[in-house]
Amino acid sequence: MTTTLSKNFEPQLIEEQWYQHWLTKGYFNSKPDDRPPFTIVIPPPNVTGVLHMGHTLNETVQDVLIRKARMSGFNACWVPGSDHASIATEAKVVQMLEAEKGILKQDLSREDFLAHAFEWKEKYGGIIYHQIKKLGCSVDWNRVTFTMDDHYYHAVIKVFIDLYNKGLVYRGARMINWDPAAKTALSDEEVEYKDVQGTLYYLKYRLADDRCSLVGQADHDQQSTINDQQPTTNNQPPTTNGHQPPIVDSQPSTVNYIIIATQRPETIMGDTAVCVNPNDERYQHLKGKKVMVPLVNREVPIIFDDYVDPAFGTGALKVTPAHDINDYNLGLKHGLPIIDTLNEDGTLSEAAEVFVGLDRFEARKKAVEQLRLQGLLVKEEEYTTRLGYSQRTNAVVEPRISTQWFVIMRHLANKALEAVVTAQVKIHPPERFLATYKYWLEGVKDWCISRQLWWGQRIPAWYDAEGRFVVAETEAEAKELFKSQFSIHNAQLKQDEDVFDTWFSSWLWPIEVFNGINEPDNEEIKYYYPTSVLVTGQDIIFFWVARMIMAGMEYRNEKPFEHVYFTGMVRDKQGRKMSKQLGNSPDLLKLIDQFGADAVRFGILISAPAGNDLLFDESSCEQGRFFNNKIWNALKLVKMWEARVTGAPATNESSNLQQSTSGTNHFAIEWFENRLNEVKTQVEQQYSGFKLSEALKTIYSLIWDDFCSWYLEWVKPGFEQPIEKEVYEKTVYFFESLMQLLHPFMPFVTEEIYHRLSHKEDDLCVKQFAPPVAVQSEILEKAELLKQTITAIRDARTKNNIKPKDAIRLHVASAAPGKYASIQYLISKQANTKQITFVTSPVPNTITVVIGRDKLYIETEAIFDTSAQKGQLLKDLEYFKGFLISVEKKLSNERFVQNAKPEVVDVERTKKRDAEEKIKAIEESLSSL
RNA sequence: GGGAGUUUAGCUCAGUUGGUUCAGAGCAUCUGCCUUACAAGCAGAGGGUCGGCGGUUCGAGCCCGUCAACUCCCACCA
Repeated sequence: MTTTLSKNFEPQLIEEQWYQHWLTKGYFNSKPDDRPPFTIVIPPPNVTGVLHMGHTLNETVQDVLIRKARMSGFNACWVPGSDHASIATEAKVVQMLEAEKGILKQDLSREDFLAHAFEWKEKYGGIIYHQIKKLGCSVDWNRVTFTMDDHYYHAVIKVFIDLYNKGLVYRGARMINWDPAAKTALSDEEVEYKDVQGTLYYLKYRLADDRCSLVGQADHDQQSTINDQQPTTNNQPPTTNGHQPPIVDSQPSTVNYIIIATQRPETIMGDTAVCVNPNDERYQHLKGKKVMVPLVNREVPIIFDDYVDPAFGTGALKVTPAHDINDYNLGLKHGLPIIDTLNEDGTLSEAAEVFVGLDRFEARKKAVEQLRLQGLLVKEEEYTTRLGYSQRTNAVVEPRISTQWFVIMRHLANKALEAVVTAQVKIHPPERFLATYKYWLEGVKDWCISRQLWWGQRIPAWYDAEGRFVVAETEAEAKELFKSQFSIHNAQLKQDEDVFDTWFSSWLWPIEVFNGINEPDNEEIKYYYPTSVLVTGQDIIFFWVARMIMAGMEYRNEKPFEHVYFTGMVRDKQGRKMSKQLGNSPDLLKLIDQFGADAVRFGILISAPAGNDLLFDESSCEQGRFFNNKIWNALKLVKMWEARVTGAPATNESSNLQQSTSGTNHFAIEWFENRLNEVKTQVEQQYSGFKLSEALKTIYSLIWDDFCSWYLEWVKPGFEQPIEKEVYEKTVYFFESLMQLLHPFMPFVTEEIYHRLSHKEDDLCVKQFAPPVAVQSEILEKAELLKQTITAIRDARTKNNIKPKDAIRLHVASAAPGKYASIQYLISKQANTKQITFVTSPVPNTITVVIGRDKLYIETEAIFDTSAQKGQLLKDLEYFKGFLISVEKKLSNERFVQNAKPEVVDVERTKKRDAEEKIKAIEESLSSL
């Protein structure tokens, strides 16, 4: 290959080409075979989404792991796919239909809507896959799975029916989280709580006249109660007309009212009681009394319950069982009626009697206004509260009583808990997440899985006109069940309109991508399951990770993955969450265009400490690009030598360097070989601890500092001088090894350089790592010394402005061979001298520690001119007594551990001649290097 | 209210059982250099009481106590 190399590395020219090459060769495709599997299932991104930096980090981490495994002899299988993301996608499609085609969802039939949704999915679903390719991810494209694929759809239905038959699923009216924007129920996990500034309104509720209470009683009979367990939308007949005359408190001095505090005056129409603490002295006289609900002038009882905190507000609480979980519970306890005053979309319902049709927040304003007019608003107070927001639509969530499907979690949670506690599933990093994981599972509540949407797996429940239902996959089966269960023949059945929560399909992901639900004994699931590692963000630990473990334990009786590796959240430079609104989330494709995929991978990984949030800045991608270029330039250097190689070819591959190789080069090669092996071992450890960013740093430094700055400089021949063949071949070999080490992180540039270094039949992508070689540490130490010497010479030259041709004599204080070298280093450092001393300085300041049978001797070669110097040295030695004890501990010499304190026996004055002899010896040993 | 985490150079972070390598790395800054692979580079420099205080120890960035600041998760106080 004699083409001239471009000045700088140009990733755009090669990335596409290599990715195609790898695909053509089928390197990423996996089938069960004799090798051990290494499996990763991608956390499926939303089908119509785009990859943000969080995905980029996750996919890069996964690709590094999978490529490493592929190069280490595993049958690496990375399954790609996407999630139908029920609520998010449906919201997008609804929005698109309205904006682009002027179609409203309610004007469409279910089938037509789904047709539009699939069309949308076809149109935008490919973007993500394109991005994954651009990033260089080595996924098996034959295995793309979508959570609404036929087999997947079927699996979800099958699991639901199975859970139902096991009694782990039920249908019932409960208080759930309602998203008024999407008009669907949500699970607890889909609600995000935020602190917001609200207002606490203090309102007067007038006491009802005793004589009126009978009237109130009559009203109650018309209202449903909680015990009916029915959805209660719009079934309250209006009791009184909505127009109220203003009530003037004519006797402020006498207590004919009770003041309650509320943040939600618009819900008072749903009040069915006022509650106070039974021990609250202030309200003892109210036992058995009733109050009038303002605005609607309805009579409700005063109830007494410990739940109320007398210290909060006025110690009196209005009870609105339909719109607050606490009130709901109170209502249950006291048998209160429920008046649901809200519609699905968050407007006020007929049951509210007033403000009907107004949005809840508008109604609040109106209510406050009215109450103020009527003199019932006592005061307003700023108040910080937590409001629940829908994760997907960001609408304020309404607690609402509604009939939904639920999964009973306790049984599943126990198994999932055990899987992690017994470390069948290993979490990285563990400390942080183990506690939250356990806590959540221990307190987990039933999971609301039905959604009032169309995009998703439709719930296979079938109802007859009487409201009886069965659970079955097909209508025919359902009819059979009606026959057997209710003895009804040819029932007219209607299928449930709702679909499942997205996570009710995602939780099967590691199983169903291998078709393991439908065919539990197929070859693939048996081979690939459990998967090796799951890489995901810590934000979906409950949504997804915990539930996958549940499903895995329930349906395979086996954990779904060996390891879970949690990546942190990607934030911008200022530490803000990446978001569209802020516009601080970079476009992945633009980044890749700008820096190249390798550089982007480098950039995101280098700044990603395990499990911690990372602050992403484009400058780290730039650093990656510089790195690419550095490697490219090293390639240019080595290619320049190619034509100048001299000497006979090596007799065989494994032969060591021939005699002809000069001493320095020989040493450099020996050193780098050891350094390479050292780093390989180190990186291996970092991989197993999932410390990828550290591993990358290690390799980065090996390439830049050790290879480019030291090794290449050492073996570099003079300008246009020949290079020894052995040196050249070794250099190419090192370069290739480095590319192999780096390949999982930066696949494109490494593959390119691998092929440019010499003609290859194979590809780096699948080149297997050689088994590790033991490191000869003494060579590394020797090299350190040499490097220090060279640095010292360089320093001396710079500082003293000495030209290269001028001779300079140096003395390097000898590090005594073996284990005491470092002790010497420390002591000399503390004594405020440098290890490297010029001959011109009077004496070498080295101290030797000799460990005798049961004593420590400390020797020095220093010659003292004054007693002050000696005193200083003695002081230093004293300082190190304790230190020496621990050295002994490290050498596991128990004698000294027990006897604790060694003594400085003597500090001898050595002969100057001896010192000079030592210097000579050192200089000789150096020149022989 | 409960729990967890973080705090080391201007920024982002390493720092294994306390003791060699303990005050580090990479960016950023500054100063020299277009030296023959590389200015997307090279050679240097400055910069930190390791959040505060106290304790244990011969010795603390590391262990203990305490305080402070920040972050996250969980929880039904209107």
